[in-house]
Amino acid sequence: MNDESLREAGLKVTIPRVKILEILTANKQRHMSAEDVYKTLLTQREEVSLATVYRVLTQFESVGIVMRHNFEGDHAVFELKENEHHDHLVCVRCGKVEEFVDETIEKRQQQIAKQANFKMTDHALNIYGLCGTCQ
Amino acid sequence: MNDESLREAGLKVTIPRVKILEILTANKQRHMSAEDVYKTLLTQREEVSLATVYRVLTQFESVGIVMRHNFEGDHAVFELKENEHHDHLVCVRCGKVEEFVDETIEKRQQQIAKQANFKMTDHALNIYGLCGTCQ
DNA sequence: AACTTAAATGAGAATCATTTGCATCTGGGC
DNA sequence: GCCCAGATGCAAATGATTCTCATTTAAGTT
Ligand SMILES: [Mn+2]
Ligand SMILES: [Mn+2]
Ligand SMILES: [Zn+2]
Ligand SMILES: [Zn+2]
Repeated sequence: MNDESLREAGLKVTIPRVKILEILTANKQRHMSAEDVYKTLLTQREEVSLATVYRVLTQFESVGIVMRHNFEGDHAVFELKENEHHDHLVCVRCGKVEEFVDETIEKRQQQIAKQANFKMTDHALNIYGLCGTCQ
Repeated sequence: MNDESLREAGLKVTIPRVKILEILTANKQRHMSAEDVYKTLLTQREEVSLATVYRVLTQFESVGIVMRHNFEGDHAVFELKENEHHDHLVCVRCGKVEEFVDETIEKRQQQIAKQANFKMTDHALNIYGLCGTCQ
């Protein structure tokens, strides 16, 4: 969540990385696309190129700082990984995303993976539907 | 699974649609990308453009003949929807996909959606990991 | 079987998100 | 301050998917 996490990950502490980390931290409740992060940088008069935003987010993902999601097929969204694991409810109309954790499901997944002889590294459960407002 | 399903869906019975339906039927066990379908058409000397493959697959999806998945962010894959609902185990190394259904999880999902006041229209549970061969 | 027309298709251009090549810049160790 | 691997900006390249538009075709109607 700060310069230290960058050093620990073996990444130089550069302006773009620090700024992007700040933005993600200030938006923990959201799921931001590269474009979202880029626009936020612009409003802060930060001179960071979109290409760098993509590069940094990808690096953050590979060192475990963020998690990438492909809720909709056309663009990825990211969120800080410090939050404990959780799954998502996605409104197919307004795009709203709610998070949840269900122990019963978590356990069953492990059993299913073991049964199929898969060594589970990750999983993603997305429930799509209409949120209260959109129904 | 045949011309009748096209008519029922209100779609004209055209060569491209029939051929694509045949290919999907002959590959029920797989999950095919638009490109996969297109290449298969080529090996059969069928003159169908890639644009049409995309159009047809999208139409098939909207009338419920196929289901679209976004396992990996960069391209979608499709499978006939006649098969009953199921979720997926995806090998992150070789791409192998296994299917499964778990009633416990299905039920919990409904409860979770109801609890969050979402009207669930669909859901996707993907368990990622290493398959037996790849471990 | 020929006539009619809305729907379907092919070919290629256009989009859009994401990636890359390359010249230039900079963080951090000495 | 010096050095250089790693980082960045910019623009061009990619790759999947969509769109435009001229041409063709399925299928209902004489
Ligand atoms: Mn989340
Ligand atoms: Mn499947
Ligand atoms: Zn909504
Ligand atoms: Zn495998």
